[in-house]
Amino acid sequence: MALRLFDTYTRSLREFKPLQLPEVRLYTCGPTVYDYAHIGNLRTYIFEDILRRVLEFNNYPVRHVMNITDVGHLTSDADTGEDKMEKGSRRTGMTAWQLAEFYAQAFKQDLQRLNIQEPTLWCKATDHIAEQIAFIQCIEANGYTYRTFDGIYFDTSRLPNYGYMARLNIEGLQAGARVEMGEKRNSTDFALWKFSSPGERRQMEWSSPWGVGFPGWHIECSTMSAEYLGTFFDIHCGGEDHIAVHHTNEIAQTEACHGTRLANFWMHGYFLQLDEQKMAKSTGGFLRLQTLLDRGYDPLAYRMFALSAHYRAKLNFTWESLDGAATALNRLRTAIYEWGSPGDGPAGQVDTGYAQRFLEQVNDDLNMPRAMALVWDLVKSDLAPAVKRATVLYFDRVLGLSLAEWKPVAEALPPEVLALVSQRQQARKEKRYKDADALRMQVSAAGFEIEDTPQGPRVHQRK
RNA sequence: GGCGACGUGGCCAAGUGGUAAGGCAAGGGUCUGCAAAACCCUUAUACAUGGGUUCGAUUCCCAUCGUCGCCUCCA
Repeated sequence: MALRLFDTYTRSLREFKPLQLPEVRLYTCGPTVYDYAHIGNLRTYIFEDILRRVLEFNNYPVRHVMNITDVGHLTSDADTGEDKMEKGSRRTGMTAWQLAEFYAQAFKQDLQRLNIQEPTLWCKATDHIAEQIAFIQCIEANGYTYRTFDGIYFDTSRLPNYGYMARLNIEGLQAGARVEMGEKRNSTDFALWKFSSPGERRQMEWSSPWGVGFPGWHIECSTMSAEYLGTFFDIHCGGEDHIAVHHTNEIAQTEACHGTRLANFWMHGYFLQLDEQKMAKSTGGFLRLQTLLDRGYDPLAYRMFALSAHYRAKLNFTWESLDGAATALNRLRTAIYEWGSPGDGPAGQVDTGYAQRFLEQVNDDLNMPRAMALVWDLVKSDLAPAVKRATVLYFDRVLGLSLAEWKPVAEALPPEVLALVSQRQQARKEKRYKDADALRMQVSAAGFEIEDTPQGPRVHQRK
């Protein structure tokens, strides 16, 4: 079963073939670390994680590089825009460098909680300033740059193919007249190097052949991907919002310097929406993974939720649907746990029929909704429990739900709750059911639920 | 203004030129002192609207309405 992936560049499904084994080379655009990631951001990283796992499921070793954008960029294209890192620095009292480190760590913690595999290599923009300068010099030597009062710009009119991937209608963009031009020659031109403003004291600035300043946003990805993966590698990923600007400009830079379109496949994850709206701080809806945890959700319930939609379709977040994912995940975990109980005989073999169908679904442009439907089909099948268990755990290499590790946890209970529970047991034993019910109410008021099982009462914190 | 996407039962969401996966919710049952959990069963005249093409459209085309995204830092 061939692996087929949707390539934004050609706007078509293409069979994936590695350019150069032994490794598949994958670059995924990472976060700008001036604030926490929200669950919309994280949806894209889950998509990329699934992609990587599917590649590995197809027995391709993957060299995966992710950048961390820790250089401050302007909040708008206008010269007056504020720098996000500098702004964040003022907001938090940390230096820009501390700020970057802090949010990078928070980001990595989110990935870990979601079972997202770490990239083979992390790279930071500020660790590659010299390389970025060299890259800009390469573009400059080939005649694609010009200088304005505030920076070195890329002249997009020199590139006949500019904007191909995004299918940009350049004239239409100009008709919009919503772009601050400054001294730019074309509305689509963008900064390669920005000068520090006269008199401004930036925390992050470097000297360059053109003057003191900092690199433009797009250059870091072209530079670092070339550095670690070569100038034409297998797959480059990011969010759908990157198609029109960021990735378009990465391609332009790389074409200007190396003559390649950077990656053989361009793949984009679509947005999570909150009440049919884009999730962004500016519109008020900003849910962090931690927000979900604070509400008592398992982080993997969010991963389960993300698996319910295709990566190339918008996904609408509601608490009701997250509840559904959480319930479904727990049912799946419980089933698998019970299939693995001692006394079920020898470890099962993976069922080849289901394995084949699963491969077909994930290889069909990562159709996780279909793959999950197959999982439920398997769960309800008549196969031996040990076989079901082995098969689902085999699928979990792609799903990443840590199904093998899960087991019911005994929660630590406050002593007073414990006392109430044991009093209730006593009351039940003596058939004083009214008292027992009253005690249940008290426990409930303390935020805990009692479940009576043949092994005795099980108490857990109410979500 | 330009470009693009989407509109499937209460919620989330697949999919196909021959009337539609899956999960959750809901209803009933088993179990339970009562519950919960679990398990079993069941349900719903669900494919935005109006045209067109076709033997036949939810699936193709056009229009309308609605929603959303990108064009500016953005997953």
